[in-house]
Amino acid sequence: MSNKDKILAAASELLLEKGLDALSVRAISQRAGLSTIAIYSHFQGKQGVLDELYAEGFALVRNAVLSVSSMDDPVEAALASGKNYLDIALHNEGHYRLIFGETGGGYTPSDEAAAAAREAFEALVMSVTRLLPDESSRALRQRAALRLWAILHGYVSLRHHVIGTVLDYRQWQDMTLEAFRLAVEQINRSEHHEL
Amino acid sequence: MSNKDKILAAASELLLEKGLDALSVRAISQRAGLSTIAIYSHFQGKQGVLDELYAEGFALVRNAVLSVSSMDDPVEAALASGKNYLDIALHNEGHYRLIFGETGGGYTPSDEAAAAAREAFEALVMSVTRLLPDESSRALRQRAALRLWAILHGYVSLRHHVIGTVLDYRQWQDMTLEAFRLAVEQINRSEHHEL
DNA sequence: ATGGTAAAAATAACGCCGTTATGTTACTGT
DNA sequence: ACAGTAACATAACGGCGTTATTTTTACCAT
Repeated sequence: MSNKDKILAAASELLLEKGLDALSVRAISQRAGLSTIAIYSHFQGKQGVLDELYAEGFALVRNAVLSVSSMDDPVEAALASGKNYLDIALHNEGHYRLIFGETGGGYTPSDEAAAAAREAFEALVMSVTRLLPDESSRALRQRAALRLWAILHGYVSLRHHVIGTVLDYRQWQDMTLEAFRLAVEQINRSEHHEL
Repeated sequence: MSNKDKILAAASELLLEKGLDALSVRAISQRAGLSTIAIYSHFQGKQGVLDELYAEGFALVRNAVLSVSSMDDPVEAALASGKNYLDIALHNEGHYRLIFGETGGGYTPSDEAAAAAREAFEALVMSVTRLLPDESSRALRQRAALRLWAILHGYVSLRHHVIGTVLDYRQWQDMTLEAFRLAVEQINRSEHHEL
């Protein structure tokens, strides 16, 4: 295992165990058994490590969407990927906060990291295509994908917030998937409408 | 104008002009023409100042919802408050990122600040009540309020993200309000269903 | 095997950050 | 006039991301 991989592993573990705020250059390098300078030899500083974790996070999201591509019923497939999405947001809260964090300590993803985000979105657009008639324009599919993503992300984000603590997790999950289902069915029905 | 007010004004301006990352204790106190220690005399450090700005941000949201209470048609009132919400999120991006930021530099709101968040949510629950039949349970109203908030916040949050740059602002606003309208009408129609 | 060279490592420092210990000023009530 | 208190400044502490300098390591041609 190369030192570069050690650093990435240490960073990923820290993110999972102690959250985004614990991700300091010193903490990462200490856990990897190296000095801080290693992060500047193998990556472009902290930014470089965060870029890797960012891409890692969006790969999780992308897989959540793609893993249901074998299902026959488009609506059922969409619901299953919605459930996967919630599971990933729950079990990888650190990654999720990194990729959707509004302030992340001044972090803005690099071009490559942003490309990973767009790939995940593209996977969702492809998935949504199956809910719409074949002749649907790309703009229409994009809007449908954004709508579904906004619903899922909106619920996840509120859940991480003070307001989200009104309900326990199970109730929250049921409510989220129900709202998601309504939107999916609405999209699947609206063959001739704008969204 | 007291020194305490000077500090708050300086912090609010900095948040509006340069964003959350520029909100350092030194920057705030320098703009207020004071030394850093003033922030520890009048507030409980940076946390105290952020708590005030946090409450300020949720007061904006609360007013956005309440300002339409005089309208007659419940559906139209809901749509108007949705539009207000988007306007506020656009014009006060710093405040918005503070109150919904996932990582805010380790900031977690105090109990009083969290109370301001709950007040804003309560205003939304009251507003949603008008869309539902009188005998609706509190749980049902809460779920409807969360659903509408999740939609608005989901779109706003994606807009602040790399993914949101697919569309220009006007298109994005239209799309968001259209999705919001569909949800409002669905809630207004679903008099006997669970949400 | 040996010497030279380049990569990779550590040490120590710089300038930020939030915070605080210490000291100084200005005002209040007696 | 004097004590007490509140508000202020100066200077420092430890932690952060980063980098200049130095040392070690590894490899390759002779």
